[in-house]
Amino acid sequence: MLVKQTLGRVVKSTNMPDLTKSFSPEQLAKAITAKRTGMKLTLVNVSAALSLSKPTLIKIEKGDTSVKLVNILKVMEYLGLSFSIVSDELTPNSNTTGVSDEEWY
Amino acid sequence: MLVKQTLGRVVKSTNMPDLTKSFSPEQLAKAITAKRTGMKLTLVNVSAALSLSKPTLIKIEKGDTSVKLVNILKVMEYLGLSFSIVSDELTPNSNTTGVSDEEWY
DNA sequence: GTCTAAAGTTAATTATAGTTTACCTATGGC
DNA sequence: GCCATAGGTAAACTATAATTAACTTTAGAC
Repeated sequence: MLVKQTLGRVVKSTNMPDLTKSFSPEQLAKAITAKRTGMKLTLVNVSAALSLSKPTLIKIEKGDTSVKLVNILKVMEYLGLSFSIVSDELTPNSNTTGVSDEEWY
Repeated sequence: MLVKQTLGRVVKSTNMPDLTKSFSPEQLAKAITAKRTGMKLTLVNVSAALSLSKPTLIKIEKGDTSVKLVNILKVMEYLGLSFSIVSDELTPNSNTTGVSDEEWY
């Protein structure tokens, strides 16, 4: 997708995926790429900032799941992305007491 | 935490963490353990079902982030847990057109 | 107390993620 | 056309995650 910018220069859209859709590694990869490019950062920028190699960053942005969680989390935190955990089925228990009612899952 | 059950037997609570709190590896670990125990599954059950070794499962349930994403996702899917991706700052763009407005981040 | 089952640890080995360096495309500006 | 920059790939090497097997510990049932 092409988008017109301030000075008439044409660049690719950041193309952020729809984050309301259910999670997939591809969605995560797209969100990371979209955030990074939206912030005008290059792979080398991020690589240097996080001491992570470029090939690893590319694996992450390609949706390769054979990457250590810690490396994905580093990139996400740097870009201002985060996870939230969602438990299927009923009432995940907000757990103010520290105790679960059992069978909530 | 101790909880009284149907027949007066006392067991540990599943102790599901508060999923509305911001993500952390520890929260994920606790959610996985809570879900697994809530479903009355042992580590060996899960290990056998997913062809994943017990030491790896224990690392996951201890919040060790030096684990491959794919292995964490396997466990989560098996237990009925998932991620959603959260982008900080304004209006993550639901992107019905496939095009982002730029500067949404 | 014994017995059992599950959680957790340890050590040795294997598999593979990650790094480094170099190279190869695009693509845009000149 | 050339040049610079960013994305992407490949090969060799290093670091370390994952597996296997055996063992220890814990906790409940009896």
